[in-house]
Amino acid sequence: MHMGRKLQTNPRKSACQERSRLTVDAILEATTRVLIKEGYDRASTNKIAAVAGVSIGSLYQYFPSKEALVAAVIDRHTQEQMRVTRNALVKVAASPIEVAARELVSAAIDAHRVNPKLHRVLAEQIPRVGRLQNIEATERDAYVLVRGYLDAHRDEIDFADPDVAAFICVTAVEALTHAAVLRRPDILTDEKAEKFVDEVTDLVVRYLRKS
Amino acid sequence: MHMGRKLQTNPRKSACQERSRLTVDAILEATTRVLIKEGYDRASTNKIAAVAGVSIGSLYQYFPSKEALVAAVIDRHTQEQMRVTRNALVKVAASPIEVAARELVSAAIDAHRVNPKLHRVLAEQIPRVGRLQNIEATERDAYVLVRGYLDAHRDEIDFADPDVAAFICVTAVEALTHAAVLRRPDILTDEKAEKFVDEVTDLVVRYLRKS
DNA sequence: CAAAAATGTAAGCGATAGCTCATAATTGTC
DNA sequence: GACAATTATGAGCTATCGCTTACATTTTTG
Repeated sequence: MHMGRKLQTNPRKSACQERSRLTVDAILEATTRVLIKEGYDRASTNKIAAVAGVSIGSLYQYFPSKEALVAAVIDRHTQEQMRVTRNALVKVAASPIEVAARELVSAAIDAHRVNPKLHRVLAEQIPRVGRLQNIEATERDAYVLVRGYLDAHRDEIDFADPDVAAFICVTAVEALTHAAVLRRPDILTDEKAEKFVDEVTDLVVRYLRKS
Repeated sequence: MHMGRKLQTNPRKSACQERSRLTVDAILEATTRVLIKEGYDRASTNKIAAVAGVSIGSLYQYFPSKEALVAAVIDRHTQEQMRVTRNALVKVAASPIEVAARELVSAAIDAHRVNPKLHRVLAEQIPRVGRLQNIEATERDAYVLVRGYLDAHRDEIDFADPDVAAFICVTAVEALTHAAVLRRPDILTDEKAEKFVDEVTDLVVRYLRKS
């Protein structure tokens, strides 16, 4: 029975016995592993079920489509990432920008270090169609939080459009940490990482600070 | 299961008669159009051939695989983009950073405005093809050029590691222009665009300049 | 324990994708 | 005009994919 070509990303049924919770966990675990190893295109639902040690039917009992399955993995990952960022922002809500920026840049790097291989696949390979736009949503969340901080610290800041300023800071820091973690690990070795944090912090602070 | 798929992205044969050059052009044209309209997954080689008004066999005479076909489109596009950037850099080679930065930020925006819809598809959906190589290579080219500029203007610059500085500038400007063009067109309206260029220029100049 | 509900299984369907190949049409050479 | 390259054609092969469905097993309920 097909209900049109509707994009259905909600779980088909929720696991209410312990047994099925284990099944769902195994499926998500396997999806993550297969995505990392094979990439999105080659990660077939049959293969994922096999890796999970579960029949293909069970997979489709909990996830109505491949997209829904991947969306669940994305959700898991982005929530973990957002947790890191949000914590950092709360922690520095009252700190001056010099301190806050440094802390947030560190947090951004940490956030990107939560399963970086998965992060790479999600960021680079997942088609941005349908419900799979959650990754951009995370960035938007971060953007709102940062804008709140900037509004609260207006007096320390060389006042431009706070909207544009928040956009610039979030986009720049996100891109820099992303690129550093995924493409320039040489910049983030133990002895160099701090230097990198210094530089990115400097970028943001000099841009924002009255001078 | 056999997964011995070879990554072959070189043209199968080169067009040496005028007739076949037209065919190749039509195929590339059609690929671009179909990619924009349908995205990578739904852009089937059969459909592309049909749109090009060419048989599927002809397509495979010049491109050994779908990946090779898309790679050719990527090449075309990135070359066009690099041309814009390189021109700008040559133009400001002798200018102080205030002037140079502004020009380069403008150039970056222009480069992203070369067929932005295609750029979006390539940036968002294509990384699974050819492993990002071509697009990352472009960024690496830009990075080398900028590093050359920074080396030549060492005396104007608050000296940090020039390698890291170039990485930060290129990554930040690329990400900001990319995000602005694709996700915040409201920031680039005729009356606001200049303000955005000012801001990004400021970001870079304040970061680099002795102060 | 028996009936009902929840969970699990896997063969296989329908669709479509990328791609091949035998063949035909066109062009270049003499 | 004859003959060989070159270029173009498209029916159809093979493979795989996402997903359904008919059925088996386990757990809960009463």
